[in-house]
Amino acid sequence: MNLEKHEDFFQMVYQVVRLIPKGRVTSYGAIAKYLGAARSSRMVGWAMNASHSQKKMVPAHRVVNRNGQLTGKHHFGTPFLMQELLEKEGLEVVNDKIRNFDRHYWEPMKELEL
DNA sequence: TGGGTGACCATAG
DNA sequence: ACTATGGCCACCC
Repeated sequence: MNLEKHEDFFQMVYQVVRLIPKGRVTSYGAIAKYLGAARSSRMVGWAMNASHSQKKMVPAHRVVNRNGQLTGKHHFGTPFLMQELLEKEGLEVVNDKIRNFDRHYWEPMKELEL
């Protein structure tokens, strides 16, 4: 295995996540697809797991699963921190799920126009 | 070497 | 709406 590659992959993920506008959200799979199908969405989740230790801030709360569900909430400091951050940006979260997910969905493939 | 797991996803029924 | 399954790939026993 190649640690340097892992680190590069992590940084690419963080770079994309930082481009997500305030009040918008995207999914693990969308990021994986944007970075190349070679890496699965599980790898994005793996990268996000380490995102908290980054010096540069990573808006991890703007990444949810494909259904708009806050599957990563337990990896934040407190159980409802992720939800609070999203609500602070004007999103509505009901039952760990973002309301009108498709209206706030931000797809890197499309928005970054590559 | 191999099984279990995971901040996932697409598809099928 | 739900479960089941297979694919994914790195990690940890």
